[in-house]
Amino acid sequence: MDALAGLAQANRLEIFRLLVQRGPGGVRAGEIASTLGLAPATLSFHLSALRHAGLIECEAAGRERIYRVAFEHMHALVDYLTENCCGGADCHPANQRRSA
Amino acid sequence: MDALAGLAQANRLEIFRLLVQRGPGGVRAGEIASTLGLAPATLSFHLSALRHAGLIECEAAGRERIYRVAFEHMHALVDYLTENCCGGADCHPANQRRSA
DNA sequence: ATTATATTTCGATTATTCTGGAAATATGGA
DNA sequence: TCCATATTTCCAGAATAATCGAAATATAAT
Repeated sequence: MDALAGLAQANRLEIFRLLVQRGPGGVRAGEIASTLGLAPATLSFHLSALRHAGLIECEAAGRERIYRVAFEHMHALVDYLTENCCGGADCHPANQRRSA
Repeated sequence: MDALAGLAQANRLEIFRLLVQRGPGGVRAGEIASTLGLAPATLSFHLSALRHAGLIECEAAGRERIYRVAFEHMHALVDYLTENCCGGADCHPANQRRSA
């Protein structure tokens, strides 16, 4: 639920998608701010929300901080949404698409 | 983004998950209200949000209304989250899990 | 037609979240 | 040490969202 709330805000969703697209290398906070045009305090607020939601991780590198997606958690979220779909039985065909 | 905002609220997430678990048969508004203990006006507010987000659909049946998950849209949302992951290249292993 | 049931809309209040300036913290370089 | 840069925390105001009583709407039953 925190994860969904994390992504429910336009700025946070943009941050998250930027990080998803950049992959494991991550992105510096400052670069996120300039890319998305956010004030430092505002960015920090949202990064904090995403971090508490478990959706992103942070690594210190000197005086910079590098943020990246927590990929495992991202997939857990995706699975959560379809959990116990249709009570497990006689499931709608569309829901078979992803079964492992 | 509307879809994520739709699921970002505790009551709405519970509604959605109830509908996911019940599957294509759907659930009457009144039953949702009594199951989750929501006032009629509050439930209606949230159902409306979920409907505008495209996450659920509504079918009239006499004076009752039956809500069900919009399964196609649910899957589109799930795909959206991982779209263009890692810029398409040198993707983190965890993201291969679901590739069709 | 009248009454009962199911649900939505309206409206006002309350609660929560977002925003960004300014100050604080932390690191690096001269 | 002193100054510059990167980021966060603090705080207060602004914006948005949630809640629910009451009224409205729609259908069904008698």
